[in-house]
Amino acid sequence: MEKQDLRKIKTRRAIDAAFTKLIADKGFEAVTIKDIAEEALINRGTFYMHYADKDDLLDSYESALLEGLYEILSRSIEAGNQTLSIGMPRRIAAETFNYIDENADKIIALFNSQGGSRFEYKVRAHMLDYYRIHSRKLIDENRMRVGIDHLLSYITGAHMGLIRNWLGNGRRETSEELAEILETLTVNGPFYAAGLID
Amino acid sequence: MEKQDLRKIKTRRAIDAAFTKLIADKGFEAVTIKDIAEEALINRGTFYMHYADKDDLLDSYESALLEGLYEILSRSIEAGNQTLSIGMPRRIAAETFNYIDENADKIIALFNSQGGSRFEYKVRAHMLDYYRIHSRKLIDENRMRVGIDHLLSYITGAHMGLIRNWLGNGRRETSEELAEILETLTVNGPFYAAGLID
DNA sequence: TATTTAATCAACATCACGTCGTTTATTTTA
DNA sequence: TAAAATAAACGACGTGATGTTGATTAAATA
Repeated sequence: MEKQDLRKIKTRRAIDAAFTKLIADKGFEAVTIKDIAEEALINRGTFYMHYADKDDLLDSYESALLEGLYEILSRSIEAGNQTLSIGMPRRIAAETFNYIDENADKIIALFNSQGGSRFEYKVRAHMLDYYRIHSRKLIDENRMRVGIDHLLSYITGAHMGLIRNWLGNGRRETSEELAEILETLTVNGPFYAAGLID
Repeated sequence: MEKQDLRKIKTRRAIDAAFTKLIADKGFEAVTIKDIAEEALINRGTFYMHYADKDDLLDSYESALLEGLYEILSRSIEAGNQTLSIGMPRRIAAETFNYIDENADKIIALFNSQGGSRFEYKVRAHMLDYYRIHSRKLIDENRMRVGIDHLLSYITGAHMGLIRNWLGNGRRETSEELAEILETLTVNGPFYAAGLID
């Protein structure tokens, strides 16, 4: 890691803080560079010394968070043994939820940027990739009752929905509780979880 | 229905066509009023005689499509008997998918407006409302194994994911086939659908 | 302390926005 | 068919955000 000028670090932090606040207030689209500069107490021109534009700034946010997610997944996979133990997905889920919880302010800001968010899209794509790769090891294609794409898009969407709800409701459950809920829904299915079948 | 000036109809159609094309090309956010005017071969000022701004135009799109969805749901519910017949949700799903299929060009344009889309957000909210109301009739709260919010957000996200995937892959399955897939996944659960349990 | 380097400041051209008043063309109605 | 109504075109305007540039000031590093 290279040595960084203190001023650089300071303004970068100021920009980040301002951006997080503003994006939470009025959504990504509505935030202007001028807003950020004013909130961060820097000159507008200074912004352009650090980021090319608004999207570039958002990219840096997203990249950092996605990298964090990647790291958790690879760590979890290395730690667990490679065969499908019933507890493994649940442990991975719990660790992921922990990470989300720790970075909740930024993630919520990104999620809520004017309704649907492009960050959510990227996270979903990330999850989809991950599941696509690892499902090969676990699933026997001949035994599948629906196509792999249908399965993965269903699961991915479901998980995103659960997380979105969790974030939107103040994260009342612990990561472990949420992981258990997710397991019930995914392993036994929504109908079972609803008590409609036994 | 009031008599409409032909000129009014004509330019409205031109705006709509231009908008659909442009939104598919570069996404909602990137489209400017100037773009629309040029594509529609109208004066820029004329646009403002019909819509207040870009969002207003998008709203009109969304409203029309959402109204269509509402109609299907209410029609389906009236037609079927009120008790939970096992075939009813599947029939409703198939009819919904039919509607989506018929309006696919517009819906795809709205879904793909720069990654995550606000239209998707509205559709999800619409689904959530619907499920919340009708789940009360079907589900015995005492028998539930997860909270209602978790269940509904999971299901809603899952359905959206499946539909998104279907739209993104050229709608290879018929509405009936997709409804069957959805049923398998939701009633028996993703693990069963993946062949991991029997 | 001297030298780099970041940040400030002011100014600039560009572009999309939304609005307005006027003129032209088309549709409706009387 | 002529007159009245209305939609669209046209051109111009002020506004506000954008991204850039050059000169100056301030701070950090070696």
